[in-house]
Amino acid sequence: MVTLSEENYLKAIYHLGKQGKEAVSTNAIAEHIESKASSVTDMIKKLATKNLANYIKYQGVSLTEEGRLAAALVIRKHRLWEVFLVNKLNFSWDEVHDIAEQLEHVKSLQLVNKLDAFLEYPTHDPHGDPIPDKDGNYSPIKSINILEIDTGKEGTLSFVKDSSDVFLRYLNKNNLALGDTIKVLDFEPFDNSLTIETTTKKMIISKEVAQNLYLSV
Amino acid sequence: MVTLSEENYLKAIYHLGKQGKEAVSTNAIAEHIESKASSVTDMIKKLATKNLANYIKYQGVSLTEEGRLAAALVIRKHRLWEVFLVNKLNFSWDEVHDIAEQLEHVKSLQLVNKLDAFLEYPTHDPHGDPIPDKDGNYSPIKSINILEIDTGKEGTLSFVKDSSDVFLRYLNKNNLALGDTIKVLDFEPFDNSLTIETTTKKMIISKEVAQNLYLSV
DNA sequence: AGTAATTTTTAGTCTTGTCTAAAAATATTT
DNA sequence: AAATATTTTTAGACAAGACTAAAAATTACT
Ligand SMILES: [Mn+2]
Ligand SMILES: [Mn+2]
Ligand SMILES: [Mn+2]
Ligand SMILES: [Mn+2]
Repeated sequence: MVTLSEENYLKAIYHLGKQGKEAVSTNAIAEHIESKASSVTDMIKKLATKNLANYIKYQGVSLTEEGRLAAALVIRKHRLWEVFLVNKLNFSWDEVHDIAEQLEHVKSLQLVNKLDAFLEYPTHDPHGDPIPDKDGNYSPIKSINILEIDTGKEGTLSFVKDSSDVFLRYLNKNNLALGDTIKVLDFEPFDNSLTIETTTKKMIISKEVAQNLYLSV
Repeated sequence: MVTLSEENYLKAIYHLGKQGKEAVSTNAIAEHIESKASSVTDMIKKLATKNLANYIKYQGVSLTEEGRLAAALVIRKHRLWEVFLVNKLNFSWDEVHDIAEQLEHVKSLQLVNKLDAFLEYPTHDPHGDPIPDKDGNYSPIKSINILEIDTGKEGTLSFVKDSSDVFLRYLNKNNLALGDTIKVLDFEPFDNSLTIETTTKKMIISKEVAQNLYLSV
């Protein structure tokens, strides 16, 4: 059995080291889950004895195949629940993360799969993050950062890297949502800001904002 | 903040003493939640200091108004999730309890209320149990046990007292479901069994079964 | 290479929730 | 009313998960 706390560590390792494949430092995990390095050491030892993680003292952790699958399942649940909350319960995309953090720990494979079917097998969550399938796989994101797009070209907003409520609310306020068509009008070298145009308006976005917007072209 | 464990104790006290209004014994709680009396004593002390329970040593526990409301909220969540699982995800009524035991602890008032709306404000869960409203109230059950019904009279199956999977599967096997019209044909004094008739068949049910079937007439 | 800074681990403590065994209180019999 | 049985509480221990402070290992710098 994988406990709630273990699941959170698995997720952290998964996210920090490319799907848990590369070694992650104790400190990085501690920072990510807002705990202390000593707590992390304790837990990764536990994950290692449970064969969920590969751990060599002082050399970081990565996930075993079993650990990777367990982590992907938690992420799958998290993202499916986010879809449910937004599409079925009419939550806004900036309100769902904390609730999904709780729902992702509910244990029932039948539940996940029935939820998946009920939602008609979504491939992405409300923030554009891909939803792993039952085997933990998903097709790599093909969207590119808006700063890589040539002036004059356009694309569809399909993924936001930062899905904190602060950033999402910035997007809400400025009427930017997933699925919007965005054209890059101008790049300003002085501060790396961009002038963009949507179907309804023209606006300037800062470098910080631009770094978090990904379009599919 | 009310922890998961506290919530389970609140529910137990609520269920064992008429909505937590009358005092419940330590042993009764221990048996109900499958733990030990000493653990119960510890927890009810904690509930008392948190003003959720009224506790006098050696004299059992009841719930304060605050405790009663907290318990009702957990039960509300449990039953709403059961409705969701059966009505939306197509689970069978004998499969939902354990999953609802997990979902009932998810903390978000917004979630409960949006779920309630999504389900179109159901008044009863898949086993006929009433769903408390936001204030913890529900109209008393007006259904009566099938053994109280006069021979020749009929009613609609609207509540099953035992909602263990074993019993529910017995009902499944015999094609008895909530909403079915059932007529009482005969009462057998020797073993208290009943001969009943549904729209599709005639059958004999034991006293044990009869005690758990409630009809509205 | 040798010292300093940083990271990681260990050692020991704490909280929550649980348990067993023993003591205390209450309830039931005789 | 005393003796016995049952229930409840207390005392002490344990596991999980987290923390602080100190020690050990690694990395960075001169
Ligand atoms: Mn999220
Ligand atoms: Mn997301
Ligand atoms: Mn139930
Ligand atoms: Mn129920």
